[in-house]
Formats: sequence, C-alpha cells, structure tokens
Amino acid sequence: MPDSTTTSPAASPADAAAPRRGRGRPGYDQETVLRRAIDLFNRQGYDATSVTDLANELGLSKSAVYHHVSSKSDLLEQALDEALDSLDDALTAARTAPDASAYTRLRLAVTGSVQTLMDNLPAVTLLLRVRGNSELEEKALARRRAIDDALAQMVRDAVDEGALRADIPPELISRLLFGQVNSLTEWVRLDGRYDAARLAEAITAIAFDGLHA
Amino acid sequence: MPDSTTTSPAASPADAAAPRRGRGRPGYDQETVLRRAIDLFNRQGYDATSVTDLANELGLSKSAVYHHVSSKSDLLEQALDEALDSLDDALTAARTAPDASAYTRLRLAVTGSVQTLMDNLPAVTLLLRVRGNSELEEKALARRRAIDDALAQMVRDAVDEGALRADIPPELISRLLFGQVNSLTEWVRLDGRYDAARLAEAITAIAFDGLHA
DNA sequence: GTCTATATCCTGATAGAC
DNA sequence: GTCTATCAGGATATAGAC
Repeated sequence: MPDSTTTSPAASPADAAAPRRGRGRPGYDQETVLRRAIDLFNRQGYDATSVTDLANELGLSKSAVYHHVSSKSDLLEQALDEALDSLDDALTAARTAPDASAYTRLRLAVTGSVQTLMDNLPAVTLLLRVRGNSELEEKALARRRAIDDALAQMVRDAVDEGALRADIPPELISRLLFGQVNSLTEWVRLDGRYDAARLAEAITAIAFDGLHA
Repeated sequence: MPDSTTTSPAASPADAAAPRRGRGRPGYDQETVLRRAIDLFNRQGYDATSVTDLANELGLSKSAVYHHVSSKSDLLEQALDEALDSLDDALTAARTAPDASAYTRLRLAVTGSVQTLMDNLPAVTLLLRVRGNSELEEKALARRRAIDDALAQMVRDAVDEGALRADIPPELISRLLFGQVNSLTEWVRLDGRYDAARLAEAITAIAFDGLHA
C-alpha cells in the first residue's frame, strides 16, 4: 500500500535528499514522510493531526513513524523552514534586480511570490496558517513578519517613485496586494488548471491595471 | 480576576442576550463566555485550545465552564452560524439591490462583505480558518461554498454586462477579489486605525481602478 | 525498519458537594 | 455558579524484541 518506491515529485532543494537504495526493505525515506505529513497537516490542521493519523496515512504503526522522524514538531519545522527559505530567495531576487525601477522590482516580487507559492504550495500553505502556538511557530512568524516588512518597503519605494497611487497608505496597499497573493493557498490546486505564470499575470493585471473593462 | 461585570462590547444581535441581573453572584453570561472562547480560538486555533485553556482564560475551573456551555464544539457552532448568517444577509442585500446594474451589485457585495467582516471580525475569522475537520465544520464549509458560488455568479454577471475585463476568467476574478477581502482577517485590528468604510474604499479602488498612479 | 507493549500525561465530559 | 474528584479515551513518546 505505501507508495514507497516513488520519490517526492517536488523534492525540497535543501539537504540533498537521501539517495534511494536499490536493495533492502523499501520502507520510507524521510523526504516522503515529510511530504505526506505536510499534506495531512494541511488537510486536517497541524494540531488536529496526531502521529497516529500520520501512521495510518503511511500504513505504519505509530512507533515506526518515530523511527523516521524525531518528533511531530520537527516535521513542522522542516516544512516552515522550506517555505521561509524559498520566500526569502524570491524576495532577495526581486530586491536585487539590476537596473530596475522600484515599480519593476515590486512586480518582480509579486510574480516571484506567486511562483514560489505554487512551487512550494504545501509548505507555504502550512506557513500561512501558523498562529504562533509554540516557540517554533513564534520564530516562523517572526521571519514572516520580516518578509512582510520588506515587501511593504518595496511598495513604499514604488509609491515614492510616483509609479503607484498615493491616495492609499503604502502599508495598506502592501497588505491587500500580498493578501491577494496569499489567498491562493485557500483554493488553488496543482492540477494544471492554472499555472503560476497565468496566476501571476492575472494578479498583476488586476492589481496594477484594475478590473474595469 | 474575571472581568464579569462588563458585558461584551460587541454583543451579537442574535438571541437577545440574557439580561444582566443586578443582584446575586455575577459570574459569566453565555454571551461573554462565547466571545472569550472565540478570541481564544482565534489566538491559538480551535483544535489547539482545550477547555482547560478556556477555563484559565475565564479564571474558572473546567467544570464551571461546562455549566455555561454544553460542549466545546457548541461554541464553535454558534460562532460559525453567526458568521455565516451575517455574510448571507450582506450577500442577499447586494443581490436584491433595486435598479442596480450587475456591476453596482458586485461593488455592493464587496463593500458589504468588508463591512460584515469588520462587524463580526472574530466569528468571521474563525469561519475562514475552518478546515472541515468534523460534521459541523463540513456543514459550515458547504454553506461557505454556496456563498462563494453566489459571489462568483455576480462577477460573471458583471463581466457579461461588459463592465469588467473579459480576458480573465470570472471564476478567477472572484477568487482573487474576495481573497483580497478575506485576507483582512489576517491582520486587521479593531483599534480604529482602519474602519470598514475606509478599507472597503481602498479595496474597491485597487480592485476596480488599479494601483497605477 | 517495523513491531508490540508500555509510560505518562492531557483530553472532553460528568457527578455531586457546597 | 463554582468547586473537587473522577472517568474513559487518546495524546506524544520510549523500550526493546524480531
């Protein structure tokens, strides 16, 4: 029953994944356990998901799960780090774009955020639902706030440059603009109906040019 | 320690609240317990909040809480019903606006949603975080889907009318537009910094006219 | 790598005294 | 209206056999 021979289709770029051995009992590798855990956390909520639930999902006993992972919160930590690292990367790329106006950098930040969100949808979805319920979650929220602050600064720069309307506070523009981006996690599916490029295009079109015909 | 003499500042319009008696042991009324519970659910997450947590928040024992409320899920149900009923009302008002174009009705739906969200912020916040983890939550999600479908239809009507751009699928417009509205629950505070009218104005300005200067 | 069995604690909920 | 005491079940996590 366990789909142990297929590696995760969207493996994290972090920690070069443990090589699949060609012999011996297949079992699970840590990466697969992590992917299944993240999916389950997103379906049921992290707190509502017990290690028993994860064991059932994997077709293992609870103790066998603890062979693969040191704790439930460790799975959460790996997922949140993956999401935050990839968002950091996207943001840094947008901020350091050469020969770009503040307006262009902001557009890059939006499209880059959408792309990152879609590339790491499960982990980012989990991140956006964290409520600061433990030390671990508090730290993740702090990193998220830093990212949000940097995005707000990019909006401010674009307003100062004269590219964006000045009748709405930049902080509010930033909240609403990236609220729209983040709301993707509430409904988007990786079934090919909408790809990242198409979504980024729609969001930038609506946000910058408006909905009017 | 319990702040039992002050009534909830934003009492629900539902079930005429139990009248505060002027004599006898003050204690809590059900409405206050509900408000404090919703706040706690929003801070920690519903599943992560135990009845013991709620008891501590109220300065009561766990059993005393059960004197006021029949179960933890009953508190959730009341909150979700409040949120869904108020959203239904706002939506119906927008849909049945007399002598209005589809475009005008859509704008009414947006401003009405923002107003409702701000008027019932804790309950609506809780609603938007429900993941379908029980029969109760599934039913709430079904009602939410019906509301989302109605909103999508309003967008479709406005596109058909020629008021909105037709190069983006109406379903996508609807998701992004109301994703922006719903993202308010992630950061907005009832501290008077932004009121509902101002937020609705900013959202409709950005969404319909765009961010360009 | 997976299992059974177990330890320890906390969960939602109830009974009954004051 | 609040309390202490208690219940049955489930939580995370560990020990040790195979």
